[in-house]
Amino acid sequence: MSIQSIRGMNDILPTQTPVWQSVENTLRSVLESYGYQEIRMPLLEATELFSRSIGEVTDIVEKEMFTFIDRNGDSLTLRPEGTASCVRAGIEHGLLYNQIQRLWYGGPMFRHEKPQQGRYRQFHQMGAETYGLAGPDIDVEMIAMTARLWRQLGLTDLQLQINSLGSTAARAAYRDQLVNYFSSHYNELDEDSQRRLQTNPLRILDSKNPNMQSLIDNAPLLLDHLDDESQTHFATLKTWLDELGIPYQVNPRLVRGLDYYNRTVFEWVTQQLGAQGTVCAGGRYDSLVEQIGGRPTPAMGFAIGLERLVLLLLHHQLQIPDKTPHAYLIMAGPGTLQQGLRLAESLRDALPHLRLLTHCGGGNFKSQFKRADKSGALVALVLGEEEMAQHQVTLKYLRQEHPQLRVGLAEVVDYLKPLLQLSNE
RNA sequence: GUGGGCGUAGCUCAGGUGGCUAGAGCUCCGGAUUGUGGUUCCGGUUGUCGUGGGUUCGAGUCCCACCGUCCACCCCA
Repeated sequence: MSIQSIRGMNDILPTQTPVWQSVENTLRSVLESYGYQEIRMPLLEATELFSRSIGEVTDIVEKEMFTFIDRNGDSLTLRPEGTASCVRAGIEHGLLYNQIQRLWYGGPMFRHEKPQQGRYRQFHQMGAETYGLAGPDIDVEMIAMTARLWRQLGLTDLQLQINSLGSTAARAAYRDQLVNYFSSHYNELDEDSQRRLQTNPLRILDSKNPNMQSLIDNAPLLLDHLDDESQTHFATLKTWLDELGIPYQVNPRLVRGLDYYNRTVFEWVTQQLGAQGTVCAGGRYDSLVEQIGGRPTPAMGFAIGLERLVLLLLHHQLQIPDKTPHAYLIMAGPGTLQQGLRLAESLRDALPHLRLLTHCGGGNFKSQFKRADKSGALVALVLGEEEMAQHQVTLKYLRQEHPQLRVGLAEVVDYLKPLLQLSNE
């Protein structure tokens, strides 16, 4: 067996890259249309950054990070998510103090999980983070922005779920109540939930075990224990979502896995990706900046799982941009190669958007035409000895009923121009 | 980390209960057609049968272990 890629780390092959490029371009243009600026962070950070921000006892930190000791003896970790790095960079470069920032980033993230549909060890996210804004207005903006993303991409079957976790203090108080409640029913908890009681009690509410449902239904509700300010914040958010005509579902069981969230949390989910239905998720994290060593700064953000988005788009067989070549240059006979390469370069000068493949590797006309056809090109440009003697090129249309014709070298451009408009960019 | 399905040619897959040099379609290459692809016809190339061990006169087939992959649990984007 020859060397293979690392488990859960996939190559994205040429047949797939057009979808990825299309998704990335769409996301970028929407983010820019809301005035968000790109920030790029390293893939590698001090391990402590993640253990302090994501939470010591979360699964991510406890067993899913790619962590190693470098040559200096420092513990480094491949980023399992983007928010912590973004906050670190913001603090480090003075981007956050007394300022308002709207940022976005993209790139690979790493988690040592067992791969399955929509979940990989190296996966890609695009995310946005905002700083210095505490009100529900920015929450609405970010949710509306994600709604626009799906519209741009042509996705119609994503559902928005929202919830409020309340203030950090209210959340902690609720957590205590929940622990008390479930502890008094300890024997009715399944094995997973008994463990969650120690690690993340809010997660018990999310259990998929049907035997747990009645117990969960009777548990105290997070929304009943919100502090007044969070309640108002959440109510306003809902009103404004209504006004923008963005449908949502309040899901009182929605808790995000990472410790730093408070108040607004949201998820966009689909039924079409099997078990990994969350395509986009985020929320407020008003205390994280301070926790990592900055001045108290309200913050809100979300991340999108690109693999899941791409899977969804493939599911829907949405139109993706065509990258097949417009023309394929066939050259045969003494001296035609030099002449042909010159012609190809001049055509690329004249038509910057032209996708022109020049034949390499020799061969007779027949084999060259075969390659031309296989490339998907719309026309074959033929430069043989006869053409060369008359300073001409033969144009043969490979995809449409159209007789082939001979044109002068200088006129080729005029015949190629219409082809550029014909193919969808 | 736990559980289940699956590993045969570049791709998609056949190969009852063990039995000769392991097959098909597609792809690829060449020819029919020495300056014309895509259709048709003819011919050709392609394999440590995931890896290692075991049972057997004999293993692609049975047993064990490992690896990979897919799906689910857990968790999460």
